[in-house]
Amino acid sequence: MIEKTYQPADIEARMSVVWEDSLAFKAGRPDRRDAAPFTIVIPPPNVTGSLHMGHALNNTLQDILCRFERMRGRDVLWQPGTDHAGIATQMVVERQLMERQQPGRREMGREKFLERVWQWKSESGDTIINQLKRLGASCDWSRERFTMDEGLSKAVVKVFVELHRDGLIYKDKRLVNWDTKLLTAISDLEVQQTEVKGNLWYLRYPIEGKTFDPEDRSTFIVVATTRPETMLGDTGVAVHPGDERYQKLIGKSVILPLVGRKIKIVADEYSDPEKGSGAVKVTPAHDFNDFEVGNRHGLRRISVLDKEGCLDLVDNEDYLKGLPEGASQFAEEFNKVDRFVARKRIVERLESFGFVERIEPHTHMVPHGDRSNSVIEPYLTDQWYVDAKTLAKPAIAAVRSGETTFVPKNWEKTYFEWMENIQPWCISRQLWWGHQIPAWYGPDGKVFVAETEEEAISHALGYYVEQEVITAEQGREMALDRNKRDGFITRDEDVLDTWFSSALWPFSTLGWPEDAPEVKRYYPTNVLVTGWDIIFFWVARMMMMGLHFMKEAPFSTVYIHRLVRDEKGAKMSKSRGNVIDPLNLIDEYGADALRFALAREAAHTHDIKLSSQLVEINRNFATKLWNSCRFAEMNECAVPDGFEPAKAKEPLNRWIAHKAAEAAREVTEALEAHSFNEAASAMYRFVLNIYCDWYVELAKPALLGADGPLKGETRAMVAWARDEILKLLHPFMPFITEELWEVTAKRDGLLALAPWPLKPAGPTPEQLAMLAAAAGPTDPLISPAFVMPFFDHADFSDPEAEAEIGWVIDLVTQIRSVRAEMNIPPATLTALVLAGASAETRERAPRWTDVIKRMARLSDISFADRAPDGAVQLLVRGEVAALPIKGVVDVAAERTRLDKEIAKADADIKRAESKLANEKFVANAAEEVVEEEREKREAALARKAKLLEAQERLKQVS
RNA sequence: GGGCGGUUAGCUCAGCUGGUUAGAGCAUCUCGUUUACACCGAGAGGGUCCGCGGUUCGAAUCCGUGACCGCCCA
Repeated sequence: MIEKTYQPADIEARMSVVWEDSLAFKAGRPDRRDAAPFTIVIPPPNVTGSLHMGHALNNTLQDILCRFERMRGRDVLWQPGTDHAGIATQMVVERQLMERQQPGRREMGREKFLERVWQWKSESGDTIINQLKRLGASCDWSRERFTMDEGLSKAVVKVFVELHRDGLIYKDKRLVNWDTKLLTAISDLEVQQTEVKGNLWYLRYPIEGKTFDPEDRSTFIVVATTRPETMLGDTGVAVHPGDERYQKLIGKSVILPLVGRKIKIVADEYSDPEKGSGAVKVTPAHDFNDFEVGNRHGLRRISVLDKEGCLDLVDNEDYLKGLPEGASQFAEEFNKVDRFVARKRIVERLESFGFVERIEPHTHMVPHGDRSNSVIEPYLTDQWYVDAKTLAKPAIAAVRSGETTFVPKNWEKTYFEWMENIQPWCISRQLWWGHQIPAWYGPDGKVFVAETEEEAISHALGYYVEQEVITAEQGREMALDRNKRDGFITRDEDVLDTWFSSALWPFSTLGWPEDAPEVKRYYPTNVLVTGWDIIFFWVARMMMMGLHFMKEAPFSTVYIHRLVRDEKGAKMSKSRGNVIDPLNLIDEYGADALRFALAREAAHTHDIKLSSQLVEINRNFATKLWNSCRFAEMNECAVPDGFEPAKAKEPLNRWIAHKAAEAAREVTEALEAHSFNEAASAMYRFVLNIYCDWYVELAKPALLGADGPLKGETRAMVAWARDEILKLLHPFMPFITEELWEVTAKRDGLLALAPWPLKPAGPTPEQLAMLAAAAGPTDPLISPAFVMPFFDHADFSDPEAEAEIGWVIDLVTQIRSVRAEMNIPPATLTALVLAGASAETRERAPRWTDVIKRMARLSDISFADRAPDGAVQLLVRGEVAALPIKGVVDVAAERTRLDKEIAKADADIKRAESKLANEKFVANAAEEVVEEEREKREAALARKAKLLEAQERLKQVS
């Protein structure tokens, strides 16, 4: 029994349990042993996060594909899991400590702090998994992984060690993006350039050997800068080699104001003569471009800031080197002053000596950390890097060759653009939460990279014995006795960028580096579904790592979807307060409604503007479906054993069979092309506009009528079509369809595992060969459709049924329209006279008398040679249908209506004729297009003739 | 500055490799309780397909150009 009202919450809670208990989503089910695998790895959400609208869209799309392919007989693995999200999670826990006024991370120490993070993970780590389940995600939950679990950590270490061995990971001292708040390096991608209103300061640097005079321009050179405080670290001034103004100065030196350092004027193309004064100060230790300039000219790098972004001058040997007397006094005065305070004070000091020429307001881009939102400092440190340039090559080639394709294809351009200009990837982070870098340092700082500490120590001891730092005897002792080597080597404190471990996700989750059968079976994966915002962060890096370690690209298709925005199109953000919580929508309208809304909006080009109203509309659709199933139930509709829709006799039933097959084809093709919106819209239209509006209505007389073949077949077909709908809708609306599947008939199994209406066109020869090679004993009885070439392209097409039902629909529609137009109240039943009907119509009409009377509010249907006088005359598929409505018809109004119709017919005739009169059209256009045009003309001419006749008769009345 | 996307009904959007009478939902208006469903049904109105030029027998669709909006990278 179907409940009277559709209550998503009840159904969804129950179905989650049913699916869970039945292990329906488990990969490698025995009955699918011989089926082709279909794999998707989930973009792992942050373990301590909670479901937002982006997740809802992303996972809905993945689930649609997984459920679709599962029904098509594939062995589906949707690999779930979560990401440890280094910085984000560490920040959350640190904030929590602060709020609770507990000791901070540094006071706690690394070990204690990490314990604390794990504890937080265990408390809140299930939240998002449970939320994904509420959305209906059909992941194989038994395989859930976490980027920091044992297996994945092993993969991380192995990858690090191997890349290091191959020279693809190395340590380097260069400028990094330094977050002075989080006290860690971050990668280029984690830096957001934000427009900031600042100033351009024009500073006067006195030329060596001349007495500085603010009034005398020959005694100084003007440099423009947005960051005056970094001048303390200047080691050069650059001018453009072609800049005539400065030709004479190239090679000379200036004396750095306040500091007294003598620095050179160099010629470098980096300096833009159009910008500022055309001369720039060069601070290699605090600016990425200056770093390059410095390299080209052998300039010193002097770092004048500390980790927190304060001036670091006292005891700074680099800074103090070569400075005149009195420099230390200045150093002490400014030491440990914050960079922004220092900016102000240094400018003041420069001004007081006349070193500031002028100050211009200047808007420019300033780098900010995407997590801390503090200003990022280019900072000179030792960090670990991945040689991304080398790894990118195969990753570029794989997309070029089509081994991996992006959908939509335009994203490939973005991908290439970035990959071809890729910079070394800084992977070390000065954090605690993450995979600690497997590198150890000996007493002299030499690095030993190894998978374990044991291995590292053995390398180290071997090395130092050879170098005669320790004796062979000492080496042996230390190898045997842990206590003796305590402190001999120390591990690198840093951890890896979170994205380092996510880059391995498509194979690490399958069990790599162990020799797991899943790796062989499910790698490479089929589709990756993700938003465009993480193409660089994640997709590109998975491509690099996958190709390097597995020799195959990790996925054949990358489907990029758009972002979900609020109803006005603004990006959802906490600060804007416009965040829509998907769980609230699920609570109110059901997960199915939310999913269907997202699927229908998931077109390629636009971001999705989501409103609760949108979800409501789709909830209404679900209710409609629900009620249509109740209708079938009330009429005792059921599919008898052995029922074959193709053998239906009744035109109506043949018609719906055809329409259902057509819908199945549309949905299938759309899903194969990842056109989620088309697939969902096709179902929306089929269910509402075909099944509910017409089929069910037209079937009513048969269902309510006397028992017999007509009623029997109709009952069977109503149920059959309903089942087709449930199957086709299942990927989109899994809960309601599974529920209805269960309660509407006795079933062999879950809908989630039921066969898809349209069978795949059979395996390709390659797939057959692959399956044969995979061998293993196969039981033909349990072989899924996939293995047996099975071409099911039957569409039950039946032009006669199409014509007949089409006629009924047109007739009813037109009568309704004219009745509404003429304000005939529904209570007034009118008669219908089919005038001069063809033999076909005379034969057809009696079969539909009941239906037409019901739907068009008629009292009677009769035939006549010609329409009665004073009747409203409609043209239905070329024949006259007259409604004699004495006294009701407003003759003038009817005349106007006919005039309008005639004008329309005239326009059609004219359009067709002008085309046909065009010789070029007839000569160039495709034959069927020309033929179509001829038919249009004929039809319009016939229509006009009938309308003129009708008008003639109307004249006789008046 | 380089690149990408968009501009179609009041609103949100479909419209694919040129040929449709340019569609849908919402909103608006009219009508309605007929054996599923008011979370419903029937009907109606509503368009310079951003502008200009070109290709073509034919352009919302292809090309060029301009305007405006959004995003990414410097």
